[in-house]
Amino acid sequence: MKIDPDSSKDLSVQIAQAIRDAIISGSLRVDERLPSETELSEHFDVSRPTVREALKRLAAQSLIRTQRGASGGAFVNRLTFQDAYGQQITTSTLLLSMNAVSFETACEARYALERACAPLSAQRREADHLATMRAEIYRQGQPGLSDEAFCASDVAFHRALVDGAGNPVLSYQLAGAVEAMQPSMNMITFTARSREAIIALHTRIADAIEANDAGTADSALSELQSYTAKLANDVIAQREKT
Amino acid sequence: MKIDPDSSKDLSVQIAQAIRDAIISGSLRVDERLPSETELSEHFDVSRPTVREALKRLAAQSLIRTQRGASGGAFVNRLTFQDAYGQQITTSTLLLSMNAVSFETACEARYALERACAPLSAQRREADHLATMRAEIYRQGQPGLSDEAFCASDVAFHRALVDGAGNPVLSYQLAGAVEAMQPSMNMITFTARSREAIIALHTRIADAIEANDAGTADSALSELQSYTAKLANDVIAQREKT
DNA sequence: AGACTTTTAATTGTCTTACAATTAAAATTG
DNA sequence: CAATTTTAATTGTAAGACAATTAAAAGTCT
Repeated sequence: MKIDPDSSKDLSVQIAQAIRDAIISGSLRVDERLPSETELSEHFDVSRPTVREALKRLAAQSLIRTQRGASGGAFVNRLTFQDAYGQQITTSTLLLSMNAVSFETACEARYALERACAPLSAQRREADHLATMRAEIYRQGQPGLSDEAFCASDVAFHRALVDGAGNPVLSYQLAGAVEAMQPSMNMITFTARSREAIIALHTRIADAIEANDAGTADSALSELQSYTAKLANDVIAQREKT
Repeated sequence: MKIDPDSSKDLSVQIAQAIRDAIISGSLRVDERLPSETELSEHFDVSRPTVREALKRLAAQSLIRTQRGASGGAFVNRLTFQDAYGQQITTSTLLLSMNAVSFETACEARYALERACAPLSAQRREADHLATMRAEIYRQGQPGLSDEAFCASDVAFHRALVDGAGNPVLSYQLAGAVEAMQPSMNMITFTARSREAIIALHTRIADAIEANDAGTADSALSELQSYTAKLANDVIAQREKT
């Protein structure tokens, strides 16, 4: 584990990269303890604060965790799906908000991915996935529900649909696409009538998933995509008018 | 922008979170300069090294960039698709390698997502996407190509397919799924015969995309998925025998 | 001997101070 | 006015100290 003495990059970047490489290549294994900060600073011939900056970079990516105390130190972290979800969502959300991605583009991506899950979900969904979907549909029909709460429930519904595919890698990939849409979705005002339409489509999707009917689920998702895009367009048109 | 004085978390974590929140909420805009490290340390009432650790955490997520010199400082970074790709790939690769995700699961996820792109790609692909696909197919047929190079070309082919959909959000989401498979794919030894079969399928896909024929592209991808899974299974079976 | 308490040592977290490197802007000079 | 030099602001790095935490070791009491 060495660093390039001729590099123009900051030392803490180089050290972080060296350790990251060691983790990715497997020469540092999960739960293995890294040398102490003092040892690392001697090894790389830098000061302890510099080593610490490097370690913080790695901690920010959930690559290591640190523990204080006698037998403490920095340990290689097992990246959990949960951690990865979180990072995906943060990154996706920022990416969309900072790059002026149109609602249509984000929406298309999201539904394309969801439709990829639907056939698998129709085949493998378990009772609890269906139960969650039904519960969220019920919640969406409650009067007095705020637009934010309606959106949140929408996300939960779609997550259950995706999780029904029983493929954690798919769930992880989709988490970003679905959750990152939420800020854009929150612009939309959901009238009673549009909620009704969405709930009807959700019900059709849930029914299809329950009946192992991939085709119907797909077409319902397709309609939902068009309808959502239309709602967003109306909001945009309304804004431009005023 | 404040931090909780009663929190049990490390100060640098709290400060990073406070700044992150300010960026996500939009109260710090892209390219806006943060206060200097000295000012931040006074504002949060902590030392400069602690502030620096917080800033390094944010830099690791590409949320800020720093510049030395008179009018330097830390600036809110515009998260580019390029940056996001990189993070996605690192995270996905580690996730798969650290969680003993089966080849089958990862493969299923990858092809499910790719098949979601295929119809869009068949509709919108441009000349350069087709050119890249054809070029990679040609490369894959070259004798003396190493297995790693064959895999890399395979990735490039599939990226061109995905990019053909003309949706950067989809491309970003798929980057992780496709590239993270590479380490697993590298286990596979591609014989002359298996390469031939893969190239034939790639050609069928490219032809279908060129002909705007989503259906054929989908079925070819489906076959490719089965074939890839079969190759992997053979490798695993072979290993268990010895 | 065994259970409980205290001490110790290792380690990370934080602070302080200082200096080096870099860079844009201001001041100086020809 | 252009080129050069100086200056000041800012991040990067270093060194050393102390606080907080924690597991293990040592000690103590029953």
